[in-house]
Amino acid sequence: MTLRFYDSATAEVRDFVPLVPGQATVYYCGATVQGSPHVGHVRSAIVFDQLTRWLAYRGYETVVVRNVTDIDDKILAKSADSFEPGFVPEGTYLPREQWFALAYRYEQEFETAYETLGVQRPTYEPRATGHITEMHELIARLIERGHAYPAEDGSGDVYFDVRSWPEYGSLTRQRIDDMQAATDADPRGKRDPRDFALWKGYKEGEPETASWPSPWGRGRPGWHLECSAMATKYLGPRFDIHGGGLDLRFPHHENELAQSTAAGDGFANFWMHNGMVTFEGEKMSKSIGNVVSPAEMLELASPRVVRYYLGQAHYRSVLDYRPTSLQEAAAAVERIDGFIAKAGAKLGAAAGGSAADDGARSASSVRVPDPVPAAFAAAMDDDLNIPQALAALHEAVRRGNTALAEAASPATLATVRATLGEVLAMTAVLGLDAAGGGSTTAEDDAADRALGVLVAAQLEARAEARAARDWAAADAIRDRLTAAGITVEDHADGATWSLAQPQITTTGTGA
RNA sequence: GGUGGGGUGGCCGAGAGGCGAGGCAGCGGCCUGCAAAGCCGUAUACGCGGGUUCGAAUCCCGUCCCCACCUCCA
Repeated sequence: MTLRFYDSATAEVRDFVPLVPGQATVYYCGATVQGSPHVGHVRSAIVFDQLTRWLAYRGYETVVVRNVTDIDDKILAKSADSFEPGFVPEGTYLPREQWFALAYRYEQEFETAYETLGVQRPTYEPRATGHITEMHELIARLIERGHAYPAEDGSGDVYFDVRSWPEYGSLTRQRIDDMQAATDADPRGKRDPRDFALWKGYKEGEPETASWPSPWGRGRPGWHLECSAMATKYLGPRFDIHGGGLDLRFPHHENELAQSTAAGDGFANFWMHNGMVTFEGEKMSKSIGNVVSPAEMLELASPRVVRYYLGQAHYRSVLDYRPTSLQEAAAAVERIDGFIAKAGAKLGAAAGGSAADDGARSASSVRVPDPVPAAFAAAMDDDLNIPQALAALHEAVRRGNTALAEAASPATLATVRATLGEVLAMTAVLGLDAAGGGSTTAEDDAADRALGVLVAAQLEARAEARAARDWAAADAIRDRLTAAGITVEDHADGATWSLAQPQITTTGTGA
């Protein structure tokens, strides 16, 4: 089966045919770093991370570019606010913070969130402020072709002329005349209220650091332009996939498409948009104040669980967050991890290893990429049908558990080994393995070893008590371990233990 | 007003003309000294009203409701 994706521009699922055989070039919109990330931003990154991983699994040499828009009206406004005499810091904002410092600080917050949740780093992550020259070149081309003009009011702004481009609106299939006029539309020097700024002339009072010389006077870039300039610089005038959140479709992506194609570039072959994250049915957004930050979710569940939760729905669906969401995700992840741990222990024991943990470790460090099951692959090929792919994953876990329950024989061990390989391959493609960073310190390792020895001693004592049919003593030991957050499971060939997942009890939004 | 996306069993969430995806929760059973975990089994599900068809959650007509975008937004 061939890879197929839903293309927002044509509103249909189409076969993915890369422009260059064997290669895939992807640009997806990252953050405008004007504040802390919320889980909606991270969902988007996870979606395109899944796409990237799948393209790579399918053998494409992928080049992924994700922008950082580090200058815009809001960044400047937030910074300006912070210097006001009566400024009271709100949320994560700080007093007296220069715009570039603010942008950089939030950029790093985004990076941390991406890193923790296992979003692979893009091939390159360009910043808008580093591409002013490229933007100037693009503006010049547009003016030359009659699709942009310097403002007629002497403001130093340069606008894109939407009426000069008959295809304007094609991405969202809207006609200019049907568009509702913005309530705060400031006509200024525009020929049409829908014309948008490519370049914004410097205004008195703005920081000089936020302005650059240009053929049209000092100023700064308008929103939209940076993506066109950077996508074409790093991926070429024509590339395979452009992605981003559904709310970026208009005006951001529409404007990108207009300015790039009007300048003569082919631009994106596919447009892919991920659905929004809602909070109990309402779109999560800063203006409503119902945002949940990655940090808040990570207080409630492990990175692996958060990654699973944010990545479990079909990417085009709305993902609704409610208090029980993470609990359900945690149960599913525990089921998967339970199998991985038990299968690893079984194989480790069969291979002559002693500690169950060693088995699990060696199993998870298997680096030879096993193939994923056909059903999983077919689901992913079909417009990244993650929910169906997860069904294949759970089906494999069940198969593996069944084999684990059978008496150890070469045949069942082979089944366990094969199934474990499949499960690990699937979790790797889903990016679950990467979540959490996995950076343990030597101190952690020492603590792990110490804990292992102590628990092993307890389990040994319990085994003796059980052998003597002293159930009270055996249960007392188990109760003590349970109280310490250690779950004990008995099996035919002995007991195993694991650290219980932290209980998810909080239900607040933290908005 | 324009443009899109939806309404699926207690919950989440796929599917898109014909074996009731999958997960969570529940119930029954197996396993267990008891548990836990696991396995097996278990549901007159497809907003409403018509129609097409041998057969519709899936197609057609009508109708109600929800959401997103058209302003900054992942």
